[in-house]
Amino acid sequence: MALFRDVPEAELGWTQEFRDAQYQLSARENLFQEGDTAHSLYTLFDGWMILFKILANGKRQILRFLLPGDFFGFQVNAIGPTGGYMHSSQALMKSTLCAFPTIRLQAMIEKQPQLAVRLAEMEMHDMTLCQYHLIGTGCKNASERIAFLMLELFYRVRMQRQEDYDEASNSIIFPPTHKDIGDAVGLSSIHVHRILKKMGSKGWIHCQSKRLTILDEEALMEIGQFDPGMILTKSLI
Amino acid sequence: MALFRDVPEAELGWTQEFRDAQYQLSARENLFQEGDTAHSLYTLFDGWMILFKILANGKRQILRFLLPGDFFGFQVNAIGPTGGYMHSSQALMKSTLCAFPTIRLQAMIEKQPQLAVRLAEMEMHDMTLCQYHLIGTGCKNASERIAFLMLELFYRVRMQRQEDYDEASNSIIFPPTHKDIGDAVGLSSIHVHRILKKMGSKGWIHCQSKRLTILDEEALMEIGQFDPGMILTKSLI
DNA sequence: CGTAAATTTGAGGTGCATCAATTAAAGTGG
DNA sequence: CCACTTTAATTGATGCACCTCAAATTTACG
Repeated sequence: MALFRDVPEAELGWTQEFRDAQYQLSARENLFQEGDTAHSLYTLFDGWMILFKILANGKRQILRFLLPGDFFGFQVNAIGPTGGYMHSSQALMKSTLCAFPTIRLQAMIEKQPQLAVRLAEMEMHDMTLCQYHLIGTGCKNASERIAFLMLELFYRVRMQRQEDYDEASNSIIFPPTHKDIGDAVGLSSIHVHRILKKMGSKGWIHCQSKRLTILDEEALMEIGQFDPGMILTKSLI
Repeated sequence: MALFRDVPEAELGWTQEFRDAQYQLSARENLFQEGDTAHSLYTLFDGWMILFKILANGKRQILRFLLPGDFFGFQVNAIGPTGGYMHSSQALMKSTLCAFPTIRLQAMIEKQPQLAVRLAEMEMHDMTLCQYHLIGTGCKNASERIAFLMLELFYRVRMQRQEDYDEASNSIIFPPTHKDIGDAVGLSSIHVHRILKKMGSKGWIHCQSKRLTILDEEALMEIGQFDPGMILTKSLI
């Protein structure tokens, strides 16, 4: 688990507990719902997930796509005014993840305070992505937002999950639907489809049957105003 | 400085240095620009500031409004792919702030690791706000976004800066222009004006000459889908 | 293999942007 | 404190990017 990268193995002492805390989710199954009390932190081992919030008007905002290796559910950020989670979580495909009780993390932080440094680093990485998404919905048009999102997810998969990346075709597994993409960047699924079609006809991408192929990375980076450097995790100390 | 809340006074040892590191900014003066190398962290003592990013197409996204007591410029989150700041900072009115060298913070974290806990807490608070803004630009219409922003800033001032809040009139100092509001919530200044006029005529708010009066908090909370609890800082341990 | 979900396409509508031009306010220097 | 200059607020007219509705087709999945 990325969070415990620098903690000595002996300090963890969870060899047995480890397997007990593994979960399996099928496609479109929810892990927790907005309002649920937060007892656990999670690391996604396998699959794709989303964190999202449903508004009173029925609209859904996807706050984060989770890829294998990603850490989430951290209490403070995740918890809203009511004391429960401020957002829901759902698997986009069959997924496996590992849970860790929040209360034990708190105890571990007191013993191993450098854990808090890792936590701050990870939180800042997420923050950077969140800001870039805000910039997208605030300032960019449909093509620009979609180009950015596709590249972001493409790079993240390629970086942290090489077995899901096919070098020959420059493609990755890509479970999000048009509706998912739209709810992430603030567009209707219909408009997402029209933009993807346009990008396909221009020979930039090929996005079909849960697979995304990047055909013209240059063009996409240009219009999406994307720089791979911005999704790299930076070190605090 | 909120960051050093729990650090023993003796550990800080900066009584003399303290005043040397104070800055004065006049209205619309920039503190740092996107791309500048990050040497310092800042706490805003007095005034209002914004953190923002200018895109290639000339549009500006305001990422954060800074009020007295707010901490910002923290390296990891602030730093983009190039190694410099990923955003610029500007004073909206005459402001005073205090700078603290990044390198010294890093040294202090190694000695006082609970500083990292505070850092993570503060980062998560900002993250929550950023997510709510993303939800706004992604899912809400003009009135809903503006109602939310006005309430957010109103509550933040009232909570952390009582001398800027006038209880008799239920109003606060409010330096942002229509353009600032628009660049924060993804609208043109012209449309912001039309919405504010509508809200004025409905007797919800009064927003003129750098002062914001909330006349119907209920109505604003309803349409903005705002809950005061969501801007409270939560504790990690 | 049957049913639900996602994609696809067209037509029509609208919320907000853009352009343009006037008035008011705020900042600046003498 | 006042003339001057700049910046912000204000208002109307026009346009378009994207949304919504609707219905057909394809794909996914138990």
